[in-house]
Amino acid sequence: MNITEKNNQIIIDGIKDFNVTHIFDCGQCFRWNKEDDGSYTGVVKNKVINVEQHDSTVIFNNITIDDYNMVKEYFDLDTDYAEIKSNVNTDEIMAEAIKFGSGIRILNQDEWEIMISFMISANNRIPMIKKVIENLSSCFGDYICNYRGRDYYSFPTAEQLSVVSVDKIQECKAGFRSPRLKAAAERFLTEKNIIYNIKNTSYDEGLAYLKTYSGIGDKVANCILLFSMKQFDTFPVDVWVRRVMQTLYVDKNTKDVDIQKFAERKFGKFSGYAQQYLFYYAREQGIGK
DNA sequence: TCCCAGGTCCTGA
DNA sequence: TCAGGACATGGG
Repeated sequence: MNITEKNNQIIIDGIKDFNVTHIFDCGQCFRWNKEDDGSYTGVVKNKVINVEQHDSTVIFNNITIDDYNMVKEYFDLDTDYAEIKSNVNTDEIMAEAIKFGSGIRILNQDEWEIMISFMISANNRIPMIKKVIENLSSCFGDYICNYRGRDYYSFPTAEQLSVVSVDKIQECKAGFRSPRLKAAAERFLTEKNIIYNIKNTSYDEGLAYLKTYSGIGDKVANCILLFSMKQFDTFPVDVWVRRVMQTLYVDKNTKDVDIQKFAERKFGKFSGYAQQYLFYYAREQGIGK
């Protein structure tokens, strides 16, 4: 991997196991959008970043080399995905799923943003989840800049979200989840140290704590653990994963908890990665639909 | 019109 | 413990 800097961009040559479409369309993040030229633009913390890829060359636009550590952490560049794939590749189905989403990486996203984002995901569709998050950001977050003709805003902080009314949150189309979001914001203010420390605690402890929030059940808690707290031994089961598992691995009426147990026994500490390959494969191929 | 979406919560048995 | 319904919103 060779890293160079030009005017307001970081260029990485010889990158492996990295595909912008796989990364941004596999359902783990909601703030990245495809541009007409095939690149993706998104917001990370208070930066607007554009990512374009030409084979094994990836260009991060609108940031400088000072942000390289942030990019490296966010895009999980220090992790060896070849090793992950060889561990997850346990049968023909997984081989196919890995081939299909070969460039997936699990991003290291912010705990607070992921908590709120996946609370919004409950009984919702991905385009709608993205819309609600953009509404919340433009209404309550900070203006960052205009990039390629579009205005960008940071994800609202817990402070910002805690002081607005439930009605205002509902105006962002969060629906019945609105009071839960406000309550979570208020609670987060006094418990943020606990939340940011979950990545250092056990899976069981983190899961139990997260589920004490109204609006966070098993599925959402596991997504928060996987996508922002480095707990990779979890296998969140949603409608898509349920379908693909019931179609390809287990009996048709297997319950979600049992699907999760089955997968976590099968994939061990790589369960989260396996789940992402399967989710992307199932959703793009419409398996079980 | 009805059904459903990266579910969770509440209720009644 | 556990099935069943409610819940905002919008697209198909």
